[in-house]
Amino acid sequence: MTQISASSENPAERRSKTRIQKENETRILLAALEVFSENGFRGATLDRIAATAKMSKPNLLYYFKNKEEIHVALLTDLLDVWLAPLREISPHGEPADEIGSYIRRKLESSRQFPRESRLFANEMLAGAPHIGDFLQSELKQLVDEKAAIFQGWIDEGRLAPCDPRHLLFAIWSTTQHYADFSVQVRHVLGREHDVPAR
Amino acid sequence: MTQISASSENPAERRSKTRIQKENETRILLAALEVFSENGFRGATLDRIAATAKMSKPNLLYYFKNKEEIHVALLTDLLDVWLAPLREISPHGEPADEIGSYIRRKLESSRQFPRESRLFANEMLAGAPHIGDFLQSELKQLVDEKAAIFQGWIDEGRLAPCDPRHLLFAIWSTTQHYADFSVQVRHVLGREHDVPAR
DNA sequence: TATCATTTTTACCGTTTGGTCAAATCTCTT
DNA sequence: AAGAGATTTGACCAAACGGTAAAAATGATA
Repeated sequence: MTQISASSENPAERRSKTRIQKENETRILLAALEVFSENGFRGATLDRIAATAKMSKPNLLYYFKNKEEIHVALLTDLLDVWLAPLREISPHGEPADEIGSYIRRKLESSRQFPRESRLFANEMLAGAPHIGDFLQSELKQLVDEKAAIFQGWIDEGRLAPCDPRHLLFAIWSTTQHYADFSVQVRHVLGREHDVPAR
Repeated sequence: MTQISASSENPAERRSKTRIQKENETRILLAALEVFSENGFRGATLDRIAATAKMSKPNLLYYFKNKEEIHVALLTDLLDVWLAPLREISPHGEPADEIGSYIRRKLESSRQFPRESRLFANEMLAGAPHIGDFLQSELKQLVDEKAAIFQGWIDEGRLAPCDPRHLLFAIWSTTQHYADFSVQVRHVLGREHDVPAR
């Protein structure tokens, strides 16, 4: 009797992934990131994702059971990356250092993952239909925690009084702006003010 | 001989608009703003716009010849509103006053027109296919002009040294954030930190 | 190299989408 | 109240869409 390698379901649910499976899943997710980040969930089509991944549509649907599953997979991957810089803020450092390096981490993250940033922005604009729960629970909790750190610093007179939450909003918006509105940034700056690639 | 009232073309091209025409066009644009701002151009459908406007689809297409024409009409209306606050910055005022009241105007504009802000954001995320030219010409020119004012103040020692263009980016992003990411803001703040409506 | 599981393709299907057309209805003016 | 023009509707169309089924091709393994 041969060993049953899976529950005969979706390949994603098989015990261990084959080489081809791993390759194709990353190819699909990369293509999907490209398409979803530009047009949002509703504006993206499986045909375009498949074409971008250089794969037939049925083949694509062999790896992900539908459009939503691809989108959720992308968002799930994204959220960890997205919050990593914030998680690192420590109550034990110097306020200026902690906040300064947080801003630098966040900016670097936007520079490195502009499509992920746009994917997130698209989800926000659409009203966060897929990650509303995450925002209300996990993100809120993390923000509450870090806001308390900021407030502690303010109470100790080590940080200028401000609303910690709105400070975070300001950091998020300015850093993400360069990814989300990169077209505008490029057009407005023009050739003269090009930022050299690093 | 009866007077020819138009070139028998699109009703929009008739010499003067009827009462019904004016009413329906605004109804359509309002509905389209709702739908486009949430889902972007590709994600929006004429059926949803028509339904939101409580109008049949063929009726809607009697007033606008296709989906793109509605979108362009919205963007055109938007751009004037969008730039108005920036245009008002004067080289003759005090730097702190000028910049301070500019920020206040921009913030008020985002508060008053959140859907317009999201419409614009969606167009940016999609790569500005419909207003790329505008960004490169009109907006760039306006920014160049105002950046020169800021630079003048810096040279006179009346404004802390900074890159004027990136200062504008920071103002744009922080003010628009509250409209574009309002879901996130609401969820993160939660009931406890609700901003009272004014 | 034969076998079996995995992967890919071909041919579809029902629905949604952007858009057209001609007929029917309504509105305004005379 | 009639006529002309403006508006609305219903019936329709081709293409795009998300997704399925089954056969064909490929890959791994013994």
